[in-house]
This record gives sequence, structure tokens and C-alpha cells, in this order.
Amino acid sequence: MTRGELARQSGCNIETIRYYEKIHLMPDPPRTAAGYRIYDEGHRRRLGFILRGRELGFSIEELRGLLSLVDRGDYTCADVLDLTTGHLGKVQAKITDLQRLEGTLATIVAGCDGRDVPDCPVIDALFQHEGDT
Amino acid sequence: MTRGELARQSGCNIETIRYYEKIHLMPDPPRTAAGYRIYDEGHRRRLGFILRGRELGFSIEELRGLLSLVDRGDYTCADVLDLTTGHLGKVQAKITDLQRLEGTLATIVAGCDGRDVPDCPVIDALFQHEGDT
DNA sequence: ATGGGGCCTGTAGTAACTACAGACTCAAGG
DNA sequence: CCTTGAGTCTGTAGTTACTACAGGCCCCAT
Repeated sequence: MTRGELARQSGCNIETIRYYEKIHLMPDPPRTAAGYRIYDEGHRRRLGFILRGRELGFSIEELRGLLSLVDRGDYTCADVLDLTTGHLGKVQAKITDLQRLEGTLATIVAGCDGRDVPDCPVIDALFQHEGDT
Repeated sequence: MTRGELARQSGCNIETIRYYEKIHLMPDPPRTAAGYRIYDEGHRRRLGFILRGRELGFSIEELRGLLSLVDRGDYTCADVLDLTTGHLGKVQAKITDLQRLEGTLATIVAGCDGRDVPDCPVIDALFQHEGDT
């Protein structure tokens, strides 16, 4: 399989594959005499793992941790659960942050009637500090 | 006011101020004979606006838009509301995304008993495609 | 005059890609 | 056999919003 084929099959940008090799998240594949990369089913599977992990919001470093467990082959549920619940916690924290943000923004927007008049309370709110939103 | 004083008063990293000047979000301040930047109340106010905007999740480019309205001086509520509701929409979209993510992750984690045994369903889930979480 | 802070500049690093330019290779058609 | 167009190769630069130096000035107090 060439790089282009792997990209098409996995739905990954072709340059991203090269990037994952550069940072050693994917192994250097064997080459043809002319220097073309050749991939097999194992590469496809690993790339699928990475892409799925990225979809789930894992960082590259988190995936590196997960993959090193897989590579060693002797991982346990406990190891994996650790990394995964840690990530879930971060996602939940981000949701909470954004919800607080949403509330603040909604309050600010609600103060604005949106008519075609000069001087807007949204601008005033931005000139205010954290205090009275 | 020196750069250090402005940083302390605004709670901003001192290097960030220089960065905002470089990207022309803050104006180049006047200098002493020795080349030291001198800031006044106007600078403090503008920096406050920017920092508050960043806290509210506006991007630099969104703030540039907002500030250009303020700078022109003839902005209307309608202009401002446009930019702000656009931003609010993005925040809400991001929350929705993350909540879907959280659900998927929680389902995956629930499939794992976390005991000290090899072979984990979380890993299996990561090797699976989007389909069956 | 000397010491320790503060300030100056330019540059590089962060996360995770993405997008070229310029050169090379491969397969198909004439 | 030659050409042509698509695919691949490499290295490098750009994206976002900062942050962190290094090496050199400057200012004030002792």
C-alpha cells in the first residue's frame, strides 16, 4: 500500500501520515528501491488507532502513552483506565469552563438590543473587569 | 508607567504586552530617550479590554474586529452583536462537541473493570471505528 | 563605582498539523 | 521508445497565542 492509498483508506490527510512518522508515533515503513513508502495491514491498524484516539480528544502524548502500553503488549486494564479517566476528566473540566463562559457571554449579549444605534453595552462590558457581567 | 508596571497592574505576562504590540493589537507606545516604553491610562484600558475579551474566549482576530469598531468610534449595537453572537455560537458548538465526546468516552470507560488484568476493552474500542462505541 | 534589578532586542519553542516548491518516479497511451 | 500526467519524495514555512530565553543596556541606591 502506498502512502496515498493508506491516506484514502483511513481518511487521513496524506501529510499527517508523514508527520506521525516524523514524531515516531508511526514506525518508519519499508521502502521500494525508488524510496516509496510501503504500508501493510499493521500500519493501517495502528493509524486507525491513532485517528480514533484523536477523534476522542486524546493528545499525541496521551496516545504515545497508550501505544507504548500496547507495544509492550503486557498492559492491564488498570493502566489503560488510568490514562483514559484522566483524559475524561480533562474533557469534563473543559466543558465546565465553556459552560461558565457561555453563561457570561449570554448575559452580556442579553444586555444588547442589537438595534442600529451607537454605543453598545457589550463594549462596555468588555471594558469592565470580571466583576459585574 | 513602564512595561513591568503595566503587566503587574493588568495581571498580564510582560512578554504578552510586547507580543500584542508586535501584532498591532496594542499601539507602539512612546519611548524614553533610552528606549524604554511608556504607557498611560489609555494603554491600560485597551489592554484590559483585550485581556477580558480573551477570558471570554474571543480570538485575537475577533478582538481585532471589535477593537477596530471601537477605534473608528462609530460602531453600533448591531455591529457588535453580530460579532458577539457569532462567537457565542462557536462556544456553544464546542460545548456540544465536547459533550458528545464525553458520552462516548464514558461509555468506553464503563466497559472496563479497571482490574489488574491484561487485555482491556478500552484498547479494543480504540481499534474499532466510530461505529460501535 | 558597583551591584542588582529592570528593560531592550531577536529568536526559538509550544501542539498538531497543513501546504507548499522543486525534484523524482511510475504507468499508460501514441 | 517517448511523453505526459499523476503520484511520491524531501525540506521548509505557516497556522494560534503566546512564553521563555540569551546577551546586552540602563537606572538607582549604596
